[in-house]
Formats: sequence, C-alpha cells, structure tokens
Amino acid sequence: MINQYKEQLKEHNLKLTDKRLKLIEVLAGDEKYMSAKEIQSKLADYFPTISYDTIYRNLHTLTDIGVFEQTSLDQEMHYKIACVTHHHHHFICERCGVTQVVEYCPVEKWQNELGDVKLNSHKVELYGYCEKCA
Amino acid sequence: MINQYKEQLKEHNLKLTDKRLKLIEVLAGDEKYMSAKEIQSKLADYFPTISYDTIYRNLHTLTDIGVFEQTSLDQEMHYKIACVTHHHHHFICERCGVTQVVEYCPVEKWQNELGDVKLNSHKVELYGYCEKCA
DNA sequence: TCCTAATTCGTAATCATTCTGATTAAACTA
DNA sequence: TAGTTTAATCAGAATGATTACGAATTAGGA
Repeated sequence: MINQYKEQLKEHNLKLTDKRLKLIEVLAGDEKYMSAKEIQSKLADYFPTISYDTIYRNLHTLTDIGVFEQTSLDQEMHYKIACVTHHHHHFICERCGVTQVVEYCPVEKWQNELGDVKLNSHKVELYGYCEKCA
Repeated sequence: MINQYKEQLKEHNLKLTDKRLKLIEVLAGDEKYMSAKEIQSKLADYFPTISYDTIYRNLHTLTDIGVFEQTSLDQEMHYKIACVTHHHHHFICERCGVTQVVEYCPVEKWQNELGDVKLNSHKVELYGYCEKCA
C-alpha cells in the first residue's frame, strides 16, 4: 500500500526520502486527524531530531499532491491520509480524533440553490463523540 | 436593530461598553467573515488605541452568546454577525469574503448514516467566487 | 563514484492569539 | 449625584503554531 504513495511522489518528481516515507506510514497507519505535534512525537521514535520545518514542509507538499487532507481544529492544522476512492466527508470525534466516513453529499442541491456563483470546493464536517468516547 | 444585541448582552449580564457596541455595529454592517486584523482596522477609526486583547476577548464572548459566528480561514479565525432566524449554512467568496445563505442541510440523513455516534455539531461551508469576483 | 538539485537541519523569526497586572468605567445602590 | 463593586480595557509581555534562512546532507541520475 505504501507503493501507491511512492508512485504519487515520483509522479510529482518528489524524492523518496526516509522522512517522507515514514511520515506517510504514520499517517496511513491511523485513520484520524493529527496535529503537527502528535506527528512529530510519533516520528521521534525513528528520527529523534527531525525538524518541524521538515514536518510542516512535507505535510504541505503531500497535501498539495493529494496524499494528505487537512482541517483546522482548535486553531491548529490537523492532517490525515487522504481517501482516494470517491467523494465523501467525515465525522470527527472531538475527544479522540477518529473519523468515520459519511457518503451522502448534496453538492448539486447546494449549487442549484446558489445559482450563479462559481463553486470551487466545499467542506462538510460532523463533530461529536464516537461510540467509545460518548 | 442594535437594540436586539443590547438585549442579548443584558441577558448575559454583559456590560454595554462603547467598544462592544461598535464591534457589533461593525460586524452587523457587513455580512462577511472578517479577521481580527480587519476588524481592528475598522475599529481604529473610532478607537485608535484599542487593544487586541479587547477585540479577541469580545469576539469570543459574543460568539459564546450567539451574537457572532466564527470560522477558520487561512489559519486565522474569522467572524461574522450570526444569523438568528433559522438553521442554515453559507457560501463564502474566497476573494472578497462575502457570504450567501444556503438553506438545505441534510443533517438527519447524516445522523442516520452515522448510526450510534453522538452528533454535537456540524460545519458546512461552500467556497468559491461570488458573481462579482468570478 | 560523482554531480546537482532537492531535502533536511538547527535555529531564529513571524504571526495570531492569550495572558498579566494595573487602570478605567458601567451599572447598581444609597 | 457620589460611592462601590466588579467587569472591562489597556499596554505590553508571553505563548504557541508555523515559516524562513543559511548551511549541511542526501536522493537519484550521469
């Protein structure tokens, strides 16, 4: 499964560095939104001196090419591995951060309602407590 | 119309200070999301030395009691006057920040799809260019 | 193996936001 | 209207996330 991401990196002429691959591994291994701090603490097991510059730069780069997706929670950016299958949104647990997919998205209804505006993107996020945290 | 907000302040035992009232006036006069910086520059006409502490504190306080609503854009919080009429969401122009209401919200469908999670809140935001900015 | 541009490092800088302790003023009471 | 109380404000320092910078390292190709 990591090979799919290696392909994506190559397609964008990005080098396969150990930091990048481990970063992808960490995010791919846990289907939840994580802050830069959480990510650095997980990476610290493998790279104790990794720079925040490296973390942030790669989070941006990989978000740009669609490997990660981001959202702003508690005034800090959080990142998770992107879902490539099809368009959908997420429920996010406010306690533990785990996500659950929601398929339904009425974007055409909204476009109809809006009329002549040019819709570029949209965000749908559902917040609450997952079954474990409730 | 400002009287409605004065009532809300009184209901929550908040004092009617000149800074607060002008802040509400500024946000109520422009139906768009504004950053703290934009807000301070508008307030500076009336209170050249107003402190950011005052601005942020009141933005929070008034958001808490439902006078303002907030969203995170470009890693900074933005605020607008709240719409009190009924539940709905917004389209936000990525260039000028103006908003447009969208009525449709399938929150029950999402709750059905999610099953046993406890849904506390949700965010729906549509981004793009308004007719003027397109 | 060597070259070169991309990547990373360590740290300083920036920027939004929050905190602190002192001062001011809204609102209530007499 | 003056006095009292307590919330609100101020100025500026502190915090915390994120970005920038110049030097050092390294992936990937020749």
